[in-house]
Amino acid sequence: MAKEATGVDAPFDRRVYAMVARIPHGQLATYGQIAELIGAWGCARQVGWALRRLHLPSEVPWHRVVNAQGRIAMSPGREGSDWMQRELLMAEGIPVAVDGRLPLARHRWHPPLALLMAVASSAACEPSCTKG
DNA sequence: CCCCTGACCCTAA
DNA sequence: GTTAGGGCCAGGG
Repeated sequence: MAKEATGVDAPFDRRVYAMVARIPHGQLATYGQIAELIGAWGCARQVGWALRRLHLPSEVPWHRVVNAQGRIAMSPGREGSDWMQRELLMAEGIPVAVDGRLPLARHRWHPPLALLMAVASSAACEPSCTKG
């Protein structure tokens, strides 16, 4: 492992997957929230790229990540992903409208304080999403 | 090396 | 409440 060049093994992608895996069952997080939690403030698009690189089916609960507007983001090249995401979310008790809108405020994930402090301490030294 | 696009976010109208 | 525009970083042609 330790291949920085290949996408899936990149450290940034790993952090994204590890943080997404921390999202509890039945709760939601936004791309910007994940980016901020891994110390990459403002790199929400890169989180989306990392999830796009993910090979499906995956153990990572990628369906719990939505955009800040509370809608399911459409992924290019994967027509069925939005439908799959909707099915997975409804299976966890989250109602999803046909247009992709969902109650983000009611199911938003509140990270533990310990995690937030760890992010704050690491973010001071870590640059951002730029590979180091 | 320049240009364009992308599973986004924020602000303004 | 919604839609439109600009900005953000990274990858591919």
